[in-house]
Amino acid sequence: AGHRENARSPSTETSPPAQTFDWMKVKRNPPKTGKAGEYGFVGQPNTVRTNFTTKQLTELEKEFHFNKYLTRARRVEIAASLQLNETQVKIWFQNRRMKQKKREKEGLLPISPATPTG
Amino acid sequence: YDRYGTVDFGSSARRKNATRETTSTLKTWLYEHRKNPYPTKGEKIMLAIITKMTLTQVSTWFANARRRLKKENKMTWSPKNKAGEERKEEIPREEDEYSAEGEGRGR
DNA sequence: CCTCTATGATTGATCGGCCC
DNA sequence: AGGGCCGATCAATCATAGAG
Repeated sequence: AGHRENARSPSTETSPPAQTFDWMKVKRNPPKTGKAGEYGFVGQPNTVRTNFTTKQLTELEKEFHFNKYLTRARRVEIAASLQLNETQVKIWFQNRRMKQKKREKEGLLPISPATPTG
Repeated sequence: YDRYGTVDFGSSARRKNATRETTSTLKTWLYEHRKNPYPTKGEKIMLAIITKMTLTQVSTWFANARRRLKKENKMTWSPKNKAGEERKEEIPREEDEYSAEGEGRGR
């Protein structure tokens, strides 16, 4: 389960300082969470990770305890109330669920019972 | 620690660097799969057992390794071993075709 | 003991796949 | 056709273990 990148290019490099593989060239699109009217043009990617404030995180967590999943309406409310994008709220919940799942799993088998390896 | 909110986790959550044995195993795997250093879940589990790390730790290790390697754009760990350190880690030569094209970010 | 670097962990956000 | 979710990963950063 992963990415399957494959780029074929008959280019003629002269002196490669180091081997460069396709996976090293994978670049992601910059975040489009541009806060219009903050520091950048509307539509211009922010290129920077949003830093959620403590208040925003607190509210989001509170909401998360209430529901693990958001409805469209709720999402709109929260986004407006916290001055966030609907997408940001959605993604936050997405990540939150994954985080919880990970925590549960980690808290179940951090202790290696034994190594049945010969 | 809860994100950058002042560390006050007087508990057993402190990060512990991996041992040489551990890093050796992971580095070997990474180098041997340098063409596609993305272990499957099963492989991660295997590595986790071998290195006695958790699955998450293995994933994190690979993510960090790939990222830091990519940043340097190199696939060789200089023998940072201290003077008089074991110098095994024989790099398996395999001068196949390494892709090194110009670019192409049509976007 | 303190300074600086290597490295593990965290997290907002992206990518591809799947479902409805 | 489109939107949301999952799982994996990226990318930037934090915080600390360790080297000197």
